[in-house]
Amino acid sequence: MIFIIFFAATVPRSSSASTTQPALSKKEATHERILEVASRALRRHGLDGVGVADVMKEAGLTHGGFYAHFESREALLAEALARVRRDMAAVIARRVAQQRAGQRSAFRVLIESYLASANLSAFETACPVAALGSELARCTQPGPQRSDTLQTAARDLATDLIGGVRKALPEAVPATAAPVIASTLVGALQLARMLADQPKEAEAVLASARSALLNQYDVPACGN
Amino acid sequence: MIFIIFFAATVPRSSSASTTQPALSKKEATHERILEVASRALRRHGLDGVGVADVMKEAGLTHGGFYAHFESREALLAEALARVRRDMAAVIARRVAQQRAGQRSAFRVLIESYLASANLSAFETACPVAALGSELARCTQPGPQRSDTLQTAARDLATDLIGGVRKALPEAVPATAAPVIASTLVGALQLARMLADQPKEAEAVLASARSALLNQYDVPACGN
DNA sequence: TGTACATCAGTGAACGCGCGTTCACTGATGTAC
DNA sequence: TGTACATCAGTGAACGCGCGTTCACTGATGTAC
Repeated sequence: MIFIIFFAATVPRSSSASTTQPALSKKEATHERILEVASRALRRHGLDGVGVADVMKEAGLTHGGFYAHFESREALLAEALARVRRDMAAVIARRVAQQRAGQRSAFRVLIESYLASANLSAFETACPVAALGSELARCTQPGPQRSDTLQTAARDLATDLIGGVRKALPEAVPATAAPVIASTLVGALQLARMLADQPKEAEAVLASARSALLNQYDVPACGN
Repeated sequence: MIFIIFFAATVPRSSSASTTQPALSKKEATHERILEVASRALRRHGLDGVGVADVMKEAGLTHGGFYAHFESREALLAEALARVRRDMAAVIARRVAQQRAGQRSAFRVLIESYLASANLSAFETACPVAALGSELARCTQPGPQRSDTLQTAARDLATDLIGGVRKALPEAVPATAAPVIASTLVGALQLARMLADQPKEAEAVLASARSALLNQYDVPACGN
């Protein structure tokens, strides 16, 4: 918080000007780089798999400087999850908007991209709820892994995913269908990944989910 | 393996005879107790949350004796996952069989028990795929967390869950629907748990999944 | 413009702690004769 | 039946290592005058 206020005042001097975003100070740029690395590590290696030293190394720094950017490892997780959330919302929104380019409905675009075969191994770029679901569910429970910041992150991710699905629903589908559709997406990606050593079975899970969701919700009614 | 062969020869002497199972030697009984504790810890705390010392302590032992029972921590995880798998298969089979007692279909019994509200916090006794899905998915991927034994456990759990659902399907439903139904179950329980601090929302996820699955698959066809 | 000083961003050594693993040892149980 | 010995199941201290965290220090950048 202190950093943000501080740099908000001093930022204008530095200007890479290659984007339309406000220019970042050197420290802010480093902060972003650490977060970027952490948000990828999070999805690839899980909550417990994000190590301070590893993240700093991959960001081209030494571990000692970490605490000038984050109060603790858990603070990093919280910020990284917030970033992951933002990214997920942006991806969903983009896909929903994509419908205009083709003849496919927003719903179909969302389902087909979420359950694309390429996502079987794309932990870093595919849905964070699928990548972290069971861990995020656990940290809402009382116990040693309990954490307010993580619980909030978990709730926000779930809410956003369901909300994103809701916005992509065809008009004829009631909004109450959003949670079950989101559930199917998350579960299908996880089950398919668990079957990674049997590509045919993994593909069958994705295909089963794709066709069931599209048949039931993307065509007028009662069709086959 | 050595232990099993050895005790298979020496078992007969000890006999608690309170069950119909073959009597266990003292060491076998201890081994079982450790596994029982570990299989619960696994679902409650995750793959990374199972500590040798904690498990032994909860089993009433000191940590030093652990390696007389298991070759390593990972061997414990593998055995505990095998036990979890057996338990899950037994629970599903029991619920499918339960249909005879009431007027509810096997399918309805399975769906309603899997998505029961009580399971929101029942990590230890509810579905292990929901409890561990994202972690098990990860350990099938190349990288530091990769492990043959864990990958096998993941694949077997996914296969068993899908197979269990398949056996509970009403006759009119094609077997290809099993994967998508299993996906919905797993995803719904996880999403609902992520919303633990908003009980109404959590309940809405479960309800959405329950009614969608039952409406679509448990009534003859095209009903509402 | 130039000099002296302050602050910044990051370095790298070190600390403490937890955890998986090892091992010498102990009391209890079983076996040989 | 009784004694001596072997083996078993479990104990508890200790080791090594990784990881989160701290901190004194450094070169670079910015500021005051």
